[in-house]
Amino acid sequence: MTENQRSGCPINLTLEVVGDKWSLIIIRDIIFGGRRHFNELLTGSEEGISSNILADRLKTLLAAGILSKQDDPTHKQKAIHSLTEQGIELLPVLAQMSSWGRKYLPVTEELSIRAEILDEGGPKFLADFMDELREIHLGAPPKRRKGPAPSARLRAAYEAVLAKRRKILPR
Amino acid sequence: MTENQRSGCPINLTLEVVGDKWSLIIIRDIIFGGRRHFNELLTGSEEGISSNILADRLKTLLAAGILSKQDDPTHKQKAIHSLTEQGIELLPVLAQMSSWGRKYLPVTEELSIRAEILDEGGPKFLADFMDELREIHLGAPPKRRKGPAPSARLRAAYEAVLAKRRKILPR
DNA sequence: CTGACTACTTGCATTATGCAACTAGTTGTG
DNA sequence: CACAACTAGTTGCATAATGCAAGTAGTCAG
Repeated sequence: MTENQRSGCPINLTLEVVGDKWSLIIIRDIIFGGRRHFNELLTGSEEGISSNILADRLKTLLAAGILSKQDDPTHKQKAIHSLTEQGIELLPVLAQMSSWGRKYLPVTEELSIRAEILDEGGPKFLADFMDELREIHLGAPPKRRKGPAPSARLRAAYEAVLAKRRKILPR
Repeated sequence: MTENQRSGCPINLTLEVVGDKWSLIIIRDIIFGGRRHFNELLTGSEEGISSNILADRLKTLLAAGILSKQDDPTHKQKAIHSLTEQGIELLPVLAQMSSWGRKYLPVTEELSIRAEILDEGGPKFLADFMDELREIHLGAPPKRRKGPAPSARLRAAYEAVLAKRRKILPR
């Protein structure tokens, strides 16, 4: 474990922490998928991370202060992974990547609906979503909200696309 | 060259294109460092990319439509690398990473001054900078601007930090 | 008490990255 | 014209990262 840092540039340092193919996928699944346990992260997403990589990345993200880990009181072997404030503030990065990917890459409809909601909601929606994440992950006091929570809005939009799809392509 | 795509999620697809330790460093150097030639990209930055990786990434970014390449009329062996609109629109992603890195990672002052300007300038500065990049890389007609160009403002701020540093630590 | 589930680890194959040296052609200098 | 320096790479080889399948020790529900 040698201490080799390439430079003190903020973009470079950020890339050294999350600049790989999996770290931000994990953060994405925690933020948008509500996953908190190892197994949920392992089996929940389409990309299919392998268990050794997941274990390694969780360790790295923990060490970097992006995640925290606590025992699940309901099960002695389960651990609950939470975002720290630092982790929650990766949401704008994800949102920008999401927006760019949606615009320029061959995304599928059901998976890009979240990108659409994020785009349309703008900074206000992003801020509301981060507040909700602070409630969920940091135990912050709930804020007054008009209408459904941001996560619920994302989920509802996703379900709507799936429902539409089932009508068009039944079974 | 097998066609293996992990998923149609915009975040995932974006990571498949620029989710490595070098691609965004190259884009950063083109955007903020004004580098256009192979050698400038090779030797210009602190991180020290090696020539085979640089060649490979330029090829990938070209294929992805993020960069374009044209002959340099002044030198038969030089090629000029330009950003496409798609590449220019990676600026908001870089800006978010920059902002996050500046807030949470051990950045150096002279390299984080750009992050500070970007943060303070907000979306307006970003939009202006993207317009300037369109002029430089796409030959877009110049827009009316009050005050110095965004790139000039960034450069000036960087020089100012360097000058201050030289006073404190002479020689 | 058994079978499924928990969060991992281990071993091995494949792929990506990093380093140094090399190359074919080009250009500026004397 | 001769030559050194510069152009954008390539090549070969070592090391590091990733991916896959299988295994593990402890836990829990029926």
